[in-house]
Amino acid sequence: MLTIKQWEHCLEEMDNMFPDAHCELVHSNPFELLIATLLSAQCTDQLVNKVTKDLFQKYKTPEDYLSVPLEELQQDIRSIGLYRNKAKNIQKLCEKLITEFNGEVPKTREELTSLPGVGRKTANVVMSVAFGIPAIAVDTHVERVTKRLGLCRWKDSVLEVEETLMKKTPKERWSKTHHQLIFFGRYHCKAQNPQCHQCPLLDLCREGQKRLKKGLIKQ
DNA sequence: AACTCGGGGCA
DNA sequence: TGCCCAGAGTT
Repeated sequence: MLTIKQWEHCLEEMDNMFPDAHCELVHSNPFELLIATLLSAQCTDQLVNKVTKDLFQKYKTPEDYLSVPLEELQQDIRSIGLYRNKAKNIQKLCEKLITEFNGEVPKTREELTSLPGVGRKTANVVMSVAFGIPAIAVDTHVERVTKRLGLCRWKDSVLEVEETLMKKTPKERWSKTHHQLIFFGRYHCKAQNPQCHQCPLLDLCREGQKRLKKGLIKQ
């Protein structure tokens, strides 16, 4: 298992590789961040950005999303996978925002996850990015990277990964850490064809060393 | 813990 | 063509 010192070294190296990773997810308000994060389930960020560009021109408030028929909203996000459920969830979510939260995006995890389509990952992203509340969102990238490096065990649950990250990472870096791991996982420590050659973390990476012994890492 | 939703991107 | 992708809800 990685020591805290080694883990801090990992974060520094990732920061060097993707210095502006944390600037990527900037949204003008919590509501847009919530919608964008909800749309991002099981599809790439580039695709979401393509859709939200027009979407946020047309829909500004929860009321706007409820002012059109479900079919119209579904068509507006049709190029994203799972669009039927996502559109349905967005309208149900907007209705709940209006009736129970005065049209505002709530700030606690319990309230956020009570919204349709919002799970722990989405809630953590909104809390940390929109409101500056320390939280670490664990998605497939974060899970894969932390397990490959050896910070977490392969059998760990998503919640256990999150707990380990919170324990080993300085609190003031929590929200930044999420985006560092996302970028590192998305562009370098990829699910397929990880760039283990030319990886600054190869020496201390559990999976990397295993691959090295097996001769799987090409020059 | 496994299954399902799903169009677009990429090999 | 076939496979995978910034997850969440249901069983």
